Amino acid sequence: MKEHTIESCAKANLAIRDTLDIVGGKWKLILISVLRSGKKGFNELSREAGISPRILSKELQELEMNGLVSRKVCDTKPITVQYELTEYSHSLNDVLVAMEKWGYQHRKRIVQGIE
Amino acid sequence: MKEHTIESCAKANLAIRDTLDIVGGKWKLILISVLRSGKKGFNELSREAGISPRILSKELQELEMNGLVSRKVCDTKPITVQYELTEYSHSLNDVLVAMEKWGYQHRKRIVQGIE
DNA sequence: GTAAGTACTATCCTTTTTGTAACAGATAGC
DNA sequence: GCTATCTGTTACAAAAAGGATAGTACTTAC
Repeated sequence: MKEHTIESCAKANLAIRDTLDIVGGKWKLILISVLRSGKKGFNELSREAGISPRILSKELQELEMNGLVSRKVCDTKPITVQYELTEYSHSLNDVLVAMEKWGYQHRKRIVQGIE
Repeated sequence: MKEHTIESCAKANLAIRDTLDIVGGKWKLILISVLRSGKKGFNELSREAGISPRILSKELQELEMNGLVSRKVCDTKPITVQYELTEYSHSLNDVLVAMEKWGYQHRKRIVQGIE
């Protein structure tokens, strides 16, 4: 498990690239993170994530294509749409938790370094 | 721990953003992943990661500024430079491992889905 | 002096991403 | 009819990122 053969490294690098292909970019992980607190409407997501509708629409389509987010149209007064994390998206939990922890620790480190 | 208050969610989202600020983008995590197999020279990194020298130079500077990579000039025949992960960069291990696992599983899932 | 290797930097250009603003279709309230 | 809300889309523009190609500087080898 601790061996660093050429093959195992190439495999690891490929896996990282694969992951970045799906959830890389500026918004994907942020959207998923925001959606972890529950289903959200389009404008709601736009506000909470601070993302313009144009980009949001594109990002949500890509997330949906990759099976990470589901889109449900609700038959309400003004028609509304609910975006929600899929079961499969939970497989990203480790990634998200690790990034949350790191970001939190890193910020602490930076702040302490300044003071 | 399982509460989803407004504050805890905002905190989590901020942490994700912080992490992305440091290791987001197309190359940072790939470079770190490549460097996990040991120190590398500039051209070596360029070849292994498939990144052009111009971008590589910029990315390495940013990684160095954030304390994730160290740069050592070696007094060899033709002068060489060794790039190496810092101690602090190991704090990203959980993130990298989680992403490696996910990328690997996701690829398996996709391949199976096609066959 | 010529070629080759290392580590970049500079220049130019293309692609991708992101943002802004406006607009469309549907429905409800006034 | 006018306005407002919700969900997007479209058109246009700006910015960021990325790639290709050379070129610089230094050193060793021939």
